[in-house]
Amino acid sequence: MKLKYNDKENSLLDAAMELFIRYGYDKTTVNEIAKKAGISKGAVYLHFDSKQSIMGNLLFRETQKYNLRWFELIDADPKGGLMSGMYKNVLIALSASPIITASFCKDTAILGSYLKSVPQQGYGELIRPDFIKRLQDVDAVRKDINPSVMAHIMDMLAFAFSSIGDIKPSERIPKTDVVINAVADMMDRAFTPQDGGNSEAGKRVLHQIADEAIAYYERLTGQKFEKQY
Amino acid sequence: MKLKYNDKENSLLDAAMELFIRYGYDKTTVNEIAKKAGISKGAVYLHFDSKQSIMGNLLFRETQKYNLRWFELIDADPKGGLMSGMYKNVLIALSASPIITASFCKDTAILGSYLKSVPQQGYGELIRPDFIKRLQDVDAVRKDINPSVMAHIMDMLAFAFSSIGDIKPSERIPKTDVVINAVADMMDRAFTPQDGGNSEAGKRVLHQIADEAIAYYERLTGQKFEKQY
DNA sequence: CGATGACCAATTTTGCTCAACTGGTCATAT
DNA sequence: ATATGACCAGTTGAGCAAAATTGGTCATCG
Repeated sequence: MKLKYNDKENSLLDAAMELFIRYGYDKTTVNEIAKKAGISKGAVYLHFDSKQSIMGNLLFRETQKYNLRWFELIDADPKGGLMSGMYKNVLIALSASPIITASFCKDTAILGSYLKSVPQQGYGELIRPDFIKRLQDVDAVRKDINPSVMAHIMDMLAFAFSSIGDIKPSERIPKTDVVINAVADMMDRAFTPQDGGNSEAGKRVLHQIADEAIAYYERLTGQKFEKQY
Repeated sequence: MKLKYNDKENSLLDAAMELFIRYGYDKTTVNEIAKKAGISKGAVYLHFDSKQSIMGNLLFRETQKYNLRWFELIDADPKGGLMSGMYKNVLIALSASPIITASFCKDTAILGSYLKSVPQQGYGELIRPDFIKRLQDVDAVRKDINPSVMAHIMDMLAFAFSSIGDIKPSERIPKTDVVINAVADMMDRAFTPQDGGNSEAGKRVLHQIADEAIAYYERLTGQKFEKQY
């Protein structure tokens, strides 16, 4: 796991992502990834230990991107510090990243045997209860709501948002942005404090947590964090 | 499809339900159903045309039961006429019926090839937009919300409520009744009119719709409706 | 009569082989 | 130092035939 991958690694991960999403992990061969990235199969193993590790690093890199995108969406959103804004942007960032969506939903068609080899990859959780707790502490979220349960409901909504297509024909599903706004609206009514909530304080909490996370990963990887898109 | 099945038919459907839920449609044989119901395979075909028709009639019967259960839960619930009460009881009735849950979620492990033979079985919809519209008309639900989108969000929540176990380990899922109450609470805050909403009027709408539905099915089947549990 | 279970055609499963492919390695080349 | 692709052992999967099972029927029974 790295905070910064070099060009060759990035093009390998790009190629892998495209193929994994299109054909799934199992139907994609290391050779195809190598070819698509314009190098030989042997060279792949100079950068990654195994096929598994390609997927692992891909998910790690894309999670970084996802978090960064989310972070910037929130910063740019006036309601970004409230639960509704946080969550709305979770859904927006999620819809922009099929691989993160697949990982969150444990989509077997895409993740295939990778799921079996790395079983406890994430817990199907997008927003952590302790994060909600900190938002409550600064009046960005109602205090009379159980953070764990709230987090769970959000996981439910995100999961359904991504997977409802499995049970409902697409012509009966409202447009993505309409659904996102309606969900955000519902959250606003249900979770924002009566006085309107302190969005700026919420953003500050997020900044703190982001800084902590960056420090943690810099210590872990021994690399300096740097924005990447 | 019948509104009232005789004893033998009911015990066949009971046996089928137990086996379908335990082993799935494909892994359950007509012979097993017959044996479990205490009759021979040949006799099954005196009551039902085919295996498909067993599942079809089972779903029809269980849908009736589900609707009746839902209806009575709502009648007994002070908030039953509001969106929150309606929906809370949808989730309660749903958790009481694995086969209805499987049908709603298009669970291939249980429905198996039945899904392919009867493709457009339901639309993954539990509450219809026009029902919400009628609730709005009598002030049981806020009027500034799009009924179609609201219905869709409810489908999402019900789907996630039933399927979240696929992506989240059970020890990280709050207790069922806690989740149900939290969802109902959220709906209350988001969808109940400011003045508290007219729950009794909501119930009256439901009664009307129930009467219409009963009349429709009595005309369709030529049978008289009768409560069955 | 309603009910049975032997029976049937059709499908599915099983056990098997063999060729192709796969992830990963490494001697070799650049 | 970096990259290649032939190579290897292990796995997958297409193909096939035999065997078993299936949903559904019907002559027969009580």
